[in-house]
Amino acid sequence: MIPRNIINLGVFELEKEISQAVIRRMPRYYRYLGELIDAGVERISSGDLSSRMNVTASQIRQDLNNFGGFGQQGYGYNVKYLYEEIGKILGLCERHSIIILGAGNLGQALANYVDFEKFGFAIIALFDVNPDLKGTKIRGIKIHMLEELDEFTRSHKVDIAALTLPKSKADTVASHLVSLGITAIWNFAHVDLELPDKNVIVENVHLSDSLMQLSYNIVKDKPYQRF
Amino acid sequence: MIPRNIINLGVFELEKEISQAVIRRMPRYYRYLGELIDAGVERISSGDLSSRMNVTASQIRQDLNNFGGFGQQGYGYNVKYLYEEIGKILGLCERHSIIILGAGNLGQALANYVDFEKFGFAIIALFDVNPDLKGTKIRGIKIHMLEELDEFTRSHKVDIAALTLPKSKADTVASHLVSLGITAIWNFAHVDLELPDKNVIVENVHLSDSLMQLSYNIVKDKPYQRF
DNA sequence: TAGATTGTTAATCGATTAACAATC
DNA sequence: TAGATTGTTAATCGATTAACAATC
Repeated sequence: MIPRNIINLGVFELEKEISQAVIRRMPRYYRYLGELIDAGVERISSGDLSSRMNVTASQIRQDLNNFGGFGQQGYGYNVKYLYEEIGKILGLCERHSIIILGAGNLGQALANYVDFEKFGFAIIALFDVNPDLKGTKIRGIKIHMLEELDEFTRSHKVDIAALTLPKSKADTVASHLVSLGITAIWNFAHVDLELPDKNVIVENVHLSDSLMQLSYNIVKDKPYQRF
Repeated sequence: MIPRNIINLGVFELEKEISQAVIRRMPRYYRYLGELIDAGVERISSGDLSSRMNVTASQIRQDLNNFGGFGQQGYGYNVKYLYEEIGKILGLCERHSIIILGAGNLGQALANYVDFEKFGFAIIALFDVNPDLKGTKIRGIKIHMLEELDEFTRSHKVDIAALTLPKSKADTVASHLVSLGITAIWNFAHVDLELPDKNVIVENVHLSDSLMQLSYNIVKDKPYQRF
């Protein structure tokens, strides 16, 4: 039983903070390995994987070795084993319950997204202020009124709160969630949350930012009038 | 009239490829500057902005100076001017038309998202294979059948195609879009697209990857059974 | 054993931060 | 002018790539 970012160096255990650059790539490895399993591939070398994924073999080996030696010299990696180990590293073997704050289009879209369950994420409730939605269900998941939130968090274990509400309400709701003991927020609101507790984990999905990046890449070579 | 990633060095013009790390930060600057405008702030120094944004003042100045000198010694930056210049850099002054492929929950959520218009992005049509949706409108935007796509692209200028469809269909549709002359894809499908043309600009929004990153940060300090 | 491929160290490259002269 | 703050160069830090000994 060792924490997943502690590398055992014989007698010593050295805690290493793994860079977010590495973490960002792990789900992608996981995805490709899943596809290899579906394709019936049993083993793969870092070289093979690197040409499929357009990254260097060096990077793959370095990334994986942050967490341990999962391969075997002269053989490569067992696809299924590596897939499972990355799953464990990413916490996909544990069940994570999610509540969605804001049952608008995006909130409902997330609630309808079945694939999350495959990875251990279960959406257990939505919340909104719109009384028309009261009692409505999305794929069997109930939409509650926001005032029921406190009671709900007392009676249910909530691991993640997804924020799919207007940015004007995001900060207030987020702070309230933190006061209720929520420690992880998946933020779709178009703001950087300002939270009372620095230990809360926030993962942002800023769709407008993403679209602007796309836009930049479209226009970058076109001339523009600066002055 | 100079391309936005060309720095004028007196006699010479040196084309510089600006790193994606910088580009990723530009929309965030833009967002904060927008908030400053709303708050009535007229000028700001890199130092002030850095403490608000939790980045170093050095980084802000370096980032901006990739595109030009927008500030003034002893004064700082004019908020409104800088906001507008970053908008130009990101291509937000030009109109970008978007079509959405896949009118499921996520596609409809995007179509309903009004804020994109503020930045010059206009969603002009959705496409789906589900005949029940034929002729339906989302916020006045018509849902077409997929077989009308070719005709539509011939009669309309399409700058961006958003892919909000199952991953099984993503590659086929994407390749077809490229063959129709689409050069920019905003991909929400849970795959890395394999496109015939390497010049096509792809911006990925992999929600599962994002959720897995969040999950990693939740579980990273917990022990786990590796073997 | 010979060949293949890892795990890991060393070298390189790029991005971030610090420092400061230029200048408003 | 004095103070403030930029633009930019130099120093540092971290991430990526290359190389190769270890080993299956």
